[in-house]
Amino acid sequence: MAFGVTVDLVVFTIRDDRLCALFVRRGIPPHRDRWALPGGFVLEEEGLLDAARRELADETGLDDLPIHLEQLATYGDPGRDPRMRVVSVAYLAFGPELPEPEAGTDAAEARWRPVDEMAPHPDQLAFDHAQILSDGLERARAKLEYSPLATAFCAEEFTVAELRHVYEVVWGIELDPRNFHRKVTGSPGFLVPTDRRTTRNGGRPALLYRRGDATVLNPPIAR
Amino acid sequence: MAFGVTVDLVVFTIRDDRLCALFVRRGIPPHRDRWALPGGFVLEEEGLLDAARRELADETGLDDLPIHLEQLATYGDPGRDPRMRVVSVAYLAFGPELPEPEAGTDAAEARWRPVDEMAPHPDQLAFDHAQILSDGLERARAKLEYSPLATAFCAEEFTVAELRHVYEVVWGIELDPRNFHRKVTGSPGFLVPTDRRTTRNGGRPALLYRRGDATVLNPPIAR
DNA sequence: ACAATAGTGTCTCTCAGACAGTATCGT
DNA sequence: ACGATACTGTCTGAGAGACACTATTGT
Repeated sequence: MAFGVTVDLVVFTIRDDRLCALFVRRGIPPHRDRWALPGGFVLEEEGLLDAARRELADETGLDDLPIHLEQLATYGDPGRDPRMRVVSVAYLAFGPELPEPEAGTDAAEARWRPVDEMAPHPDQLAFDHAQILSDGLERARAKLEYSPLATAFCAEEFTVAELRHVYEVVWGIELDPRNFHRKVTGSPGFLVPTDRRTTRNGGRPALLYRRGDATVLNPPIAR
Repeated sequence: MAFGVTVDLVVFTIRDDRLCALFVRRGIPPHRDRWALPGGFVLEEEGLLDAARRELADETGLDDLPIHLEQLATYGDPGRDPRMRVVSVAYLAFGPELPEPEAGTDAAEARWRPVDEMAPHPDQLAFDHAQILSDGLERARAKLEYSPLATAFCAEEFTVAELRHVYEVVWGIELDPRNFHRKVTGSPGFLVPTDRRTTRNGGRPALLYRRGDATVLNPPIAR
């Protein structure tokens, strides 16, 4: 009845118009040289969320990232780790375009990889991490609809077009810019307009917004 | 780095027009004589879901219940159990009107209690079980909207009115019987009509339905 | 006959999607 | 001037809510 407890992280970001997740190449057995989700053991006096935060800071090399972290699910099949009985609490993280990660202590290599390159090849991933990735992806896609989660992929201040880009990349579809604009600006508490504009995407200057304090979108953003 | 791992269960059913959950009164310290969610330690070679099923069968005294079980969340704050470091994986269960439970092995008493009696008094519950109950309630209410979960509260065959009653009890509001009827019978894959009718609720005989194979309701049932 | 519940039809209002049209920048 | 993007207005069709109306039972 003594279990090891780990946290594993599905860290999503958007790079070059693609949804990417953070992976490490394992430097030690088991599954040596295969890709895995970043993670590690929970310490004796450490909460689960604290452990997730610590691992995230470790792997990205940055300390105070503007990152949304939430619990995804827990995986504990006997035999999922051949060394011992391990229960893994998976966390889901979202951030704006993040820097290339530093290689961690026991990882040979850490890199952003597009999820549409990894998800179709579950056998390239260590342990049950393909399942965790798949669950994380499904959760992320669903939460875009009814929560302001998409703003977690954006910088502090962002335009409506940048927000729309998040939806388009994560869902893999195109959205009508005009209807999208009406929908998100009309959703109470979703977006707070600033008094600044930007032309960084070309064309007419676009108003910059910040995330509002809404936790749920009503009505949802239809897919 | 050796953790105890338990499963805790939030088991919902509907009794006497009220949403009830299963509680046990603790017969041993800590939190002796307080109410707790049923649960127990995961065994050495046992999967998490298997452990939840086993505990559920234990506590209800029945073996092959028509019960929906899904993982809720995992709770692992240091100090949540004063005896040792314990990580608890909570599961959410739903069943039709279930029999009064047998007292389990190490529980002094097991009973159905209406959640609106328990939720407002978090201090009457052991450990962090008030939080778990609250999370389970929120999840259940949300899932009624967009999943066929409500059918898990009904018997194998049920009427539209019985299904509506589930929504009304869990959400604590009244719904228009006519619009509800149109909505659920028009939701593809939600309900499969049988060729039988019942008058058990009085009035004109109502057609009996079974759950369909839909896993998601589109459009959702509005609250 | 009457009460009670099941189920259908209809109206109205709102909202989502399609898309025309206008505004304001860089080049 | 022209291309590009931002934003607004308008039309239409689908669906939600309100509620009248009909159907079929038990008493």
